[in-house]
Amino acid sequence: MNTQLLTGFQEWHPAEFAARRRVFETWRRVCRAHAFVEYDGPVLEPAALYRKKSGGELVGQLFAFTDQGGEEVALRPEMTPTLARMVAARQAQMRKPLKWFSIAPFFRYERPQKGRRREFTQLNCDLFGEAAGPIADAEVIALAAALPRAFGLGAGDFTIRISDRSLWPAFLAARGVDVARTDEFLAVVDKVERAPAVETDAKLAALGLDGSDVRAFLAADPAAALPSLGALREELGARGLGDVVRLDPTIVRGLAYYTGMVFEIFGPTGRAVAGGGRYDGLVATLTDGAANLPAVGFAIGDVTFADLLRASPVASARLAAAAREDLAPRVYGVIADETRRADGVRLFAALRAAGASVEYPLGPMKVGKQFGAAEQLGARFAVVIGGEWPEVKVKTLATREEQAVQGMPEAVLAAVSQ
RNA sequence: GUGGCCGUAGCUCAAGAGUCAGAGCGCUUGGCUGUGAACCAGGCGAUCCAGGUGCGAGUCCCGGCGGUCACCCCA
Repeated sequence: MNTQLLTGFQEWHPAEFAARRRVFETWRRVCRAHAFVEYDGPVLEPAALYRKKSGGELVGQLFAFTDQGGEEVALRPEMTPTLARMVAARQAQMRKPLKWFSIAPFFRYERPQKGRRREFTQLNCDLFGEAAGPIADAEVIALAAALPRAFGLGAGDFTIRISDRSLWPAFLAARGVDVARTDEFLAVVDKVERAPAVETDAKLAALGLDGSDVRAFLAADPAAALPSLGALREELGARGLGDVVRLDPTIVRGLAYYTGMVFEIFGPTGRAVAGGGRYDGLVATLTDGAANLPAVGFAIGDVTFADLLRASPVASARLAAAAREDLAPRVYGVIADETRRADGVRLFAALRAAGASVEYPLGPMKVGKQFGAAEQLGARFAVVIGGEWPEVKVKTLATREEQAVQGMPEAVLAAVSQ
């Protein structure tokens, strides 16, 4: 019987968990700063919720099973259908725009690789009820940009590339390409930076297009072809994001439901970390017309975001330091005299009740070992309980400075609060 | 779904087909009965699983499982 960790799943030991929690808390803080509010939904949903939108490969990647009641259920592979249902149910009563976010686990049965596991956590941010326009779109992109920035990343560490779903259909229509072949064409554009030029040209020729014509369009300012992109660029510039955003028509996003602006965040290696865009028709589709709300949003995954942070030595060092601090107790109680243990434990309990993180040995231990333990755990202070009781020593471990303090909770708390 | 590379201790690695599979880090006990480092001595701990070839397999072959990377795809 196999009892090993399942493929694509991960365990989070305390040191790793501390860093991960730090990331999520920062995401949460940034979202709140942008006045987004948090929600969540069920991890398990009717499988039909996901079959509705798309079939084929995506359904094959569902973690799905029949439950004891005969219900076909699936672990959620994405948030959007759940979110659309939630929003549709109460949108009539809610003030628009809705700005919602969630940090939640998702499951997809895929082959794991860099930046991809079978269980992963995503931050989903969506804005509902504001028609397409540069301000709402910029608001969402600004939030996306603020996330890496909150970890000290800036221009050079990441870029946000922006395009619009309507850019290419106009281009194709002007050249007499069959509308039905739009997706085929977009797949070529999506790979234009990675694929060899001859390959690209051959595929374009099959569509009746000239490679140099397409390249010229890519090189030109997209705002000339689509003024709304120029307006969006100005909005983003006004938010101080001019150095991290760039208009780029090669951003097409594979998803059919995007209706306007689309964007992706890229790390320094050219890997997409997150993506999103405007999807004005999706709520109506998913709710069978029960609600019809314009929407713009994005999702960012924990795995890819961690890779992005790792690419920056400064950011990853800072995160590691913060995680270490989260892990360490503030105070290590050194019990130098076992006959005073009861007094010490009472004092430590009072410190804990006041919110201080306090560790102490659970049995007799040599004083030297206790200081070693305090050091190793990363405690900031040692409080030494010994024969001088009710006087105790409070030692700042980093500087090795020691002061005598009365062993009252208030006095000790004051000494360890600096 | 397809393919490359890789599975030895908790981690990083060593061991030409040949004795009893080693080291560093780690954890632990003591040296050290009221002050942390370093040091010293001891202890803990491994060949992913199952077949095959060989006198002999960690090493070669086959299958499985697992990891990783890329392709495909990416809600």
